[in-house]
Formats: sequence, structure tokens, C-alpha cells
Amino acid sequence: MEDVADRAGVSRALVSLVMRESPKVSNRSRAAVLTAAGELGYRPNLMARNLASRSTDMVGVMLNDLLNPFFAEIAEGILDAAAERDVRVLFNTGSRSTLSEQRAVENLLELRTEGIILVGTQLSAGYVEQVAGEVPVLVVGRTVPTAECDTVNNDECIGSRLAVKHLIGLGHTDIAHIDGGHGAGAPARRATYIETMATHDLAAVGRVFPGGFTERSGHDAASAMLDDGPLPTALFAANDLCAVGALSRFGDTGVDVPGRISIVGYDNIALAAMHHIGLTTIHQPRFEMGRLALETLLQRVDNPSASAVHHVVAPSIVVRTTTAPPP
Amino acid sequence: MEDVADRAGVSRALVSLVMRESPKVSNRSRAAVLTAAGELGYRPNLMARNLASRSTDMVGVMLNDLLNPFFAEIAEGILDAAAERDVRVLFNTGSRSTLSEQRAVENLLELRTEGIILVGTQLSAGYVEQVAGEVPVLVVGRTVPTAECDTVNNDECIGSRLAVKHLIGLGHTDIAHIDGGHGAGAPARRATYIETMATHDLAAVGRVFPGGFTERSGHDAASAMLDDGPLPTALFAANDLCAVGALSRFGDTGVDVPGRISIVGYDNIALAAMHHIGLTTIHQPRFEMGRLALETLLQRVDNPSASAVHHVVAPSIVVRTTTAPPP
DNA sequence: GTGAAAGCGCTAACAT
DNA sequence: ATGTTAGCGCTTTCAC
Repeated sequence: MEDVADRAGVSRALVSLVMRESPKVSNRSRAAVLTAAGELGYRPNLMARNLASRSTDMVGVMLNDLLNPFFAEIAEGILDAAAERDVRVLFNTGSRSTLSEQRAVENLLELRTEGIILVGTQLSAGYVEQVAGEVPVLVVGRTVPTAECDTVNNDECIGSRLAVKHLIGLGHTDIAHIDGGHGAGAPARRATYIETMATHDLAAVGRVFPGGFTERSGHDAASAMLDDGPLPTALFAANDLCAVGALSRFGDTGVDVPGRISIVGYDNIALAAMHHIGLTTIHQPRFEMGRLALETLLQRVDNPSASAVHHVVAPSIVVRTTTAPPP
Repeated sequence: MEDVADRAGVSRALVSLVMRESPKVSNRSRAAVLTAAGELGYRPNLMARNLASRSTDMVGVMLNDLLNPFFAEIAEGILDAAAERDVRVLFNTGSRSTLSEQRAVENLLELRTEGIILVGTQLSAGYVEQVAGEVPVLVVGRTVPTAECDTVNNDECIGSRLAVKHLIGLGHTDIAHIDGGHGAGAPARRATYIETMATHDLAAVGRVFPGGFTERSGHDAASAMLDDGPLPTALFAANDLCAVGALSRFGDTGVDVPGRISIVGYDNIALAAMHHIGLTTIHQPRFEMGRLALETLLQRVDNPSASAVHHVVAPSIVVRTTTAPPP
């Protein structure tokens, strides 16, 4: 920086002002500094700047898993909003191990990011709470019962109700559900399924099959369903992967979808949109959720003492080709 | 830090040594410092440490696109190797806009990461070269003709040959190819297809259909194929997405795969492994490529003056259910 | 093994 | 509009 100042014939402070795009610099000196910097290949050192200014304009984002496109779209939303607000985003991921997730968060903490967004992480509630004590934390895609942190989630109840009502509207009465196990949102989806069925005087009893959030679990649950006696005419699966698993199982067995059985998933992952698959599913506005997450976090950074805010966004249904009236 | 030192009854320098896990500290003082730090909730400031030590132990990773699982697995490999070598990894992504990709790289540069890994980015060769002038750069999933940087790639020729020979081995003689357009590796895949066909005295002429790296392009190319006269008995698609697009087009038309036509893809994305799809494809050892990338970059960091090294890893074929002998 | 002193590259008052 | 003077929180000689 000193070299740049000398070359431009000004003081270091002035160079600093120019680099920070301060308006209180004459055009003449600005130009001089800029060309000097260019010639010298000068690049400001963020470490030094942040240390001196006691602020970083950086937020950290912990992604549970880079492999999951579901999280990735949220990340895109975060980035989009961050660009507008002129904050830098640093990503980190834990590769599905809780320990390395913690290390990644520690890293962000040591870098003194202004806040941290946790998307789909499996960190323990206790740990999240501890982190939230040090820096504003926002959790998306999961509710953290105890912690003092903001959250952004989709409304599982609205989504599940949308799914079940779509099937009922089509004329189905025998609608099964494949359970999502311990997956985030799974309990709410199951509960809403049962509740919605009851509201319409339909029996959900004996129609909940144990499953999970994977293709395999959907496949297995469909097998169980096939063995279990009369096949339902419709199926609401815990998520898209699970739905596709069931879809292949039925395909292999010659059970026509949607002719013999209709299927609805949840999440609207890219897979669901594939021509080959065309899964009717529930869409979460992930991009918007990412934007909302960043905006909310930034607000919290400005006002750390406000009480936690919990955003719940409404999902919508995307009707494709796996649902039709019952045979 | 001073507070910790006071509380532990030692000097600041000693606290520094303990935090850096230096061996030259008595167990007694180490314990004292550690408990004091714990009680005070002290967390070292990376900014200050890096500034003072003039090193960061951080490498930056630019991902073209978080949404692409192909890149994500490489990232996992990078993380895995980084954990072993005790370096911190900072991710960034450009959301598919060249401008924001550049901004993300600048960010990493300003943070003074020791090196940068570019995975699948669309940065111009000129820009990459410029960055490589400032800090060690390693590019994976793309070759950068001019730049002075290391690369890690799979051998497109071996992979493509594997695909075509698999089909020939099955007895096919009329094998078409859907072109990958400008996608990374596409030209090599096409050229190798043509060459391998020639080697076996088979005609490739008129059998290359324009396509791309998307499902849609595969779908459209399959339509063109259907309109084009006699359907080939086998098809080597530019990548998996493209292959799946063709797969659905054929499925819709009642063309049996693999009964009437066999299909091979490239990349072995998760989609290909799905029960429903079972695509025969070429697998790139992505995780290993990620590991290799980090190792190579670190070597370059230690020895900046060595000449660029270009790693080429061998892909393998994964035979699933979309290939069979010709009808 | 421990402490004192001198920066790392920058920003932030405060002057001018 | 520009220069001066102190630090930011840490590491690093170098003595003890």
C-alpha cells in the first residue's frame, strides 16, 4: 500500500480511501492511485482490512452437503441477495460428518464472519445454540427448538395438505403414505397426511408405510405395499427420491402409474421434472428461501437483540404425469 | 488474548504458543491457558493470526455451480485430502455468471488463500492466466491451453473408447453419437468415437447427431434420429443427461431400450444409477480427482517455480441395463 | 519454558 | 480533499 501511495504521490490514507471507493477523494488523486495500483498489481489484503476495521462484511454459509441439489438452490438464493447487499459469502461444508461440520463452522467463526447460515446441517441443537451465542445464526430447512436463532422453512402442513387434497380432488379415497423416518419435515408431513385424511372422513389407518428420504426406501416401501394386500389407488411419498423409488418398483412389476396408482412426491428436485419421470410434487421456493435467509440474517446482524424470527414460506403443487383419477 | 493470559497468569506469547499447539509449552501452563480460554470463550482471530504470520493455511475452491453433482463429488475429494493435510478450505461459486465468478475469485485472492482450485469454471483463459500469476492455480475438469497452471482431468479418449468398444463387443455395428456441443470434453468424445469406429472399419459418417449436455438436447437428438431413417442399434451420448433425454424420447415412442437400441452415457451421475434408469455409462473417479487436485496444488504451493503438471486419470465403464446385443 | 518488543497491512479518528 | 497518528489481535524474533 505504501508503494502505491509513493508511486501516486499521495499518502497511504488516501490510497485506503480510494480502495474503499470513498466519495471524498478528488478525481485526480483517485485516478493516480488507481493507475499506480494497477501498475504495481496491488490487491488490498482483506485480513488486514478486516482486522483494522473490526468488521468483515462476510457471512458464512454451512451447507450440509454439496451433493444435494436441494440445498444448492438455496445457496443460489443466498448469493443473489448477498450480491445486492454487497456482502461476501464464504461457503463451507462438512461432508456429512458431524465432526467435520463443526470444524467447518469453527473455521467460519475464527474468520469472524458477521453471521452464519446453516442449511440442512445435522449439528446438534446444543452446538447450534452455542454458536448462536457468539454470532447471529440462521437455520434453514430445519427447526431448532431451543436455540435463539432465526429460521426459514417451508410450511410442511400446507405442502402436505396440497398433496393429499390433490389426490382427493382427483377422486381417490384409498391413499397411502410412505413415511420419511427421521428426515427433516417428515413427522409434520405424516401428521398432516393423517389429519387431512380424517378431515375428509377417509381412513389413514394401516396406510402409513415405513420409509425414508432415499430412493431405496421408496422402493422397499412399494414392495411392502405390493405384499400387503389391496394396493391403494394413490400414494403420497415423503419426498421425491422416495417417490421415484416407488415409481421404479411399480414400473418393474407392471403396475401402471398413474393408471393403476397415482404418486405425489415432495421437494420438486430436478429429477422430478425429467421428462422420463414427470413426478407430481410439492415445490418449495428454495431460491426465495435463500434470499429470505440472507436478508433476515443481515437484519439480525444489525439488531442482535431482537427476538428470533421464524419465516415460514408457502410451498405449491406442481402437477405432472404421475397423478390421475383412480381406475 | 490478553485477558486469557492474565487469567492464566502467563504472558500473551505463551497463550499464542498454546493456541498453535506448540510442543514447547509445559503441561501446567498449557492446561492453565486452555481452561482460561474455555472460561472466557476465547476464540483466536484468524485475521490477526494470518496477518501476523503471513500465511493462511487456506486454499480457495471455486465451484462453477453448486447445483451440479458432478462438481460436488470433486469437492468432497478436495475436502477429504484437505482434512489430512490440515489446511482450511473456502468454497465459493459464481452461479454460472462469468462476472460473479470473477468476483468470487477476487474475494479468495483478497483473503490471501495459498492457492486456488478452479473446478469446472467458465473463466476466460486470459483471466485464469492472470490469477495464476498471483497465486498457484489448479484447474480441474477443463484444460486451459495457455495458462501456467496445473490440471486434473479424466482421459476423454480412454472413456469414449471404452464406451464404443463396449457396444462393438456386444455385436453392434450401427452406432450413433450424440454430440456434446461446446461442453468440456465434448470434442474429444466425438473425435474418439469417430476414430474408434474407423479402427473397427465401421462407418461413423452421418451418425453424429448435434446435441448438448442437457436432457432436452438428448431428447431432441433422439427425435432427429427417429426422423432420420433407419434407427441405429446403439447410441453413445455426450453425457448422462443427454443419454437420459434420449432414453425418455425412445420410451415415449415405444422404442425398446436396450431391446431395439442400446444407450451409453458419460459421467455416471447419480441419476444413471437409479433403478428406474440403470444407464450404462463412463465413470470418472471424481473423488480421487478432488484429492489429487488438492495434493497437487499443495505441492505447487511449496514449489511455485516447478513447471505445470497435468494429471490425467483413467475413467472406467459401468455396465447397467441400457445396453445389450443388437436385435 | 517464558516474557518484551516490534511489527503484519490496513482503517479510523483527528487534524489540517 | 488530504495527511498524521494510533491501534486492530496476533506472531515472531530475541533475550532471559
